[in-house]
Amino acid sequence: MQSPGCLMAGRRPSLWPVSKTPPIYDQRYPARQLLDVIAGKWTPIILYCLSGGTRRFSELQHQIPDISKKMLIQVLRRLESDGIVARTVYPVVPPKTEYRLTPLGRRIHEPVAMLCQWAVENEKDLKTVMRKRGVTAQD
Amino acid sequence: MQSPGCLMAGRRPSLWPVSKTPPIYDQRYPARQLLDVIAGKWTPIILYCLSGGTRRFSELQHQIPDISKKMLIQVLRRLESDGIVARTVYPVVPPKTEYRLTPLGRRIHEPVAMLCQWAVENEKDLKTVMRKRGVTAQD
DNA sequence: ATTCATGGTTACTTTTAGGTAACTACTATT
DNA sequence: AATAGTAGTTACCTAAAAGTAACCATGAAT
Repeated sequence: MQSPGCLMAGRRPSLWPVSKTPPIYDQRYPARQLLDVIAGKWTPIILYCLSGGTRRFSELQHQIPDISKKMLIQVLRRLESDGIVARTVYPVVPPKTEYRLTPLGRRIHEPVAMLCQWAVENEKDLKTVMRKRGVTAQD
Repeated sequence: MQSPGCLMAGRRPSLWPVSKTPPIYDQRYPARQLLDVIAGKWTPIILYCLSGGTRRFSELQHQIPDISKKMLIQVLRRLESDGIVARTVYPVVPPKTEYRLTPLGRRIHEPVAMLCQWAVENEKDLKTVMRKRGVTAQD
């Protein structure tokens, strides 16, 4: 997989890396855009949880115990404004809010799932890298 | 693709998200490890360039014109210490240094290539997201 | 004598991501 | 009367990532 189209926008598939003045590296590169959307510390795990179906705020909090309220809501709000997550508020008391993936969200979850699958299948390679970084995966 | 094994280490494939005390979100999740390695702003494009073969420092600089020397060398050094990139210095003057992917680096490039492929095939979905973010991909 | 290209290094600043803790409002339960 | 659970908000702080600009040594070409 080596075609120049991979990292760059489809508009100039033959200009780079061949061109003498390659296009500027910016947010037009699809792979960069994708990573900008999914690469946050909590984003993949939240997408993963929601890929299992609709979840209440507190359910997500319990499934991801290390996340703070602030980060959970911050990521959810960003995903919502990205059109990836839909939020439904039930006007009851105590409050009840549900989050679920939109159709677009389900598409965005695809590459996350691919990444997960590759990562599990190639855990040894990842462990090699982590070991070189001094991340001891004891326990 | 919904098995709990995807985001978490293979050791506890059935404990989460079923368990009442799910494992702590940390660097043991393979997908997280993978993203920690490939998700930097410049890392994917550098891996992509090197996937095309051995490159001199200046070649990389010209292929990625927006990157600063500092960032290029910083990422290359990190990839080198991760065992993903190999560096060969020729003791000539002017200096000549070559960078290439190691076998491990070629493996790590696989998911990057997958991401790239998905991103190009689903550019419309990505554009939808970027538009909602106000990133106008004019030109 | 000066400039260019090579492959860097260094110090400093800005920007972004992420984390902590306290606070809100409402109701039910003890 | 105090506490817990719900879904948040707010102000503040730290750490990491990224960017800027100047500097270095060398030798060849001008």
